[in-house]
Amino acid sequence: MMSPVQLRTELARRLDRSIKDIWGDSSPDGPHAEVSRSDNLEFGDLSCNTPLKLAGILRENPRRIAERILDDCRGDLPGISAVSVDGPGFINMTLSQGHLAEVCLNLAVKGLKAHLPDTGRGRSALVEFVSSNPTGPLTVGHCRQAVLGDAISNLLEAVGWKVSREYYYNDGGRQMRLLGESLSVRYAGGDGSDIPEGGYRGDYLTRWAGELRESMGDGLDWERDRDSFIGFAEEKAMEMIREDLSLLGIEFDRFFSESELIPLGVEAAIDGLSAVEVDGGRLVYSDPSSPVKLWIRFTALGRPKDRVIRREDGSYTYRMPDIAYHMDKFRRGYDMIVDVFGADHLDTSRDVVAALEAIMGEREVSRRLKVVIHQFVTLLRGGERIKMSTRSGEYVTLAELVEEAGSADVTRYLFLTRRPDAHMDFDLDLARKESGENPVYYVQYAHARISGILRTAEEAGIRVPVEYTDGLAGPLSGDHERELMRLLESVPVEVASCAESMEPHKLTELLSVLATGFHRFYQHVRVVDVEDPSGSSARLMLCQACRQCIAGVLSVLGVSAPDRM
RNA sequence: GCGCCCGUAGCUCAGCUGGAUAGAGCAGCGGACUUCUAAUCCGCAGGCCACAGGUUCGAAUCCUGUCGGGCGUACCA
Repeated sequence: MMSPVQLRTELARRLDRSIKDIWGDSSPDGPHAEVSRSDNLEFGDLSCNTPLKLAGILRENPRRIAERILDDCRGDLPGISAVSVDGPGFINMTLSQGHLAEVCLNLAVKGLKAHLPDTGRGRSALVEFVSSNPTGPLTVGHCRQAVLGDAISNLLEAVGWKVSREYYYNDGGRQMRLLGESLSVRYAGGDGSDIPEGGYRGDYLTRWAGELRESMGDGLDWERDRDSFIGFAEEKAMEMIREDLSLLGIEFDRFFSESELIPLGVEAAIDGLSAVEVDGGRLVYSDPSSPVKLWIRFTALGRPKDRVIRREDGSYTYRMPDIAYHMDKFRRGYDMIVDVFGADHLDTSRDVVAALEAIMGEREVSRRLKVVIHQFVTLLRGGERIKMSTRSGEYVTLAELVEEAGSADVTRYLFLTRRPDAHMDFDLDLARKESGENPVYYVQYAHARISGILRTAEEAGIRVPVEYTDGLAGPLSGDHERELMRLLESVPVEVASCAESMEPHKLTELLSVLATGFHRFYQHVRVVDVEDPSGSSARLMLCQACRQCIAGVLSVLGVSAPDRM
């Protein structure tokens, strides 16, 4: 049978065919039919507004257009038991009881993933996220990005992409030097006043200093042993970052450092850029003060400013390795490359994209590279905004956040209830005390409730049917049963659409609708009834289908689905 | 100054590739447990969708401007 996604595609195709049959080529550029969910039950389950869109082009009454389309294909619409023309010219369709029951049975037996389209077709995707430099623990801002990047990865996997999660970090440069020097101050027993301008003041440095003394003695000196301090700090920081990520259940396939990258391809990338000519001039030019110092003429690429990419001393500014890293990702052949960045990286990202386009062409870059930018998180504690800065040591860490929120489940879920480009206030006190009324518990509770019903049914010897039979639809003809079936039938479509647009926050919305749908059903319909085994079995199938949907979507979000609460 | 993002119910936010009466959670008020988990459900109340223009048969959704908030505007990352 057709999956819900396939059904909609097929319905749109039939409607399109009728449009073509009737008007032929008189509207060659006319819109393609689209079938979408009716948001009101009185308009059926599925709806098509194409007649309204055609009205202007064909200069004909939209209702009349809708009627002519229906006259042509009525009776030839799979899975549909009734059609009508309503309002200004919508075509509304009602899914047949049999189709709904069959989809639910399949959901119950095979699970949600079996109903998602294989849009990835095994192609490879690289998702880069977090990419925080190893200068301290991960904080709240990274937390949003970690959760978002991981959920996007899961979503892509759910529709058939082969995903690699990658973490890129800069382990060279001024920041790492400052970190090493800050460590050396603590190591030498100095108080905060000796920490250099712009250095790091977090408590963790004092802790590392102790560990460094234990393993290396106290004979190290900053001027002489810079690499030891910096190397030790980097190692410790990455260790801490991995631990923080594991608190959220996030694992990367690869941690890729700038120092690995530089010998691989930065000079080659510069050569590539140097070969590009724009507006009759070179894209890369050297500074009058030194042939080593290089600029990229970003202004010729529509960007606001030219930028230095290599300094007089031969070292690179941060944009250059970023460009080279992206060229490396393209070179590795991924079919899709996803960057998840915070808003503070937007400008850099635009420059990187512009440089890539200059080398590979706009089409290639826009086809393969997707950039997801998320806005910042403001943390509220006791009604106060918490100012955060890694360097000053004033911040709330990811670990503290998970601890205060109560669990990784709550943390992940709450971060995914906002769309990435919306600013987010995260109220710690609320997250903590809300526990009983938290949206995540609401959803998990629905899952636990269903699990309870399944246990009760098992004791009563009632099972979920394994195959579809015509008898299944009958007991499910009540309004509450149908309402739930209609909702479940739409879940694969919604998840597929979230994957297409890479918007995991819509899944939390879907889950909340799903949980409400189930709770309402539960309130009104008794599932297990020993007097009515066949009806019980049919209703049990609905519960199991619902459980599969909730668990399936939760797993995409990386949130657990408990059987008891 | 310039660029990008946001401004929807008391609070936190969905909805934004234009469509049929603007949604949810929390907070408020009123109801529902001898029955598979009341961490639930049902009802009431709450909105010039920041403001002003424009495009359209139709705008929370698209365009322009204004105001308010965030981020960026480093040879830091």
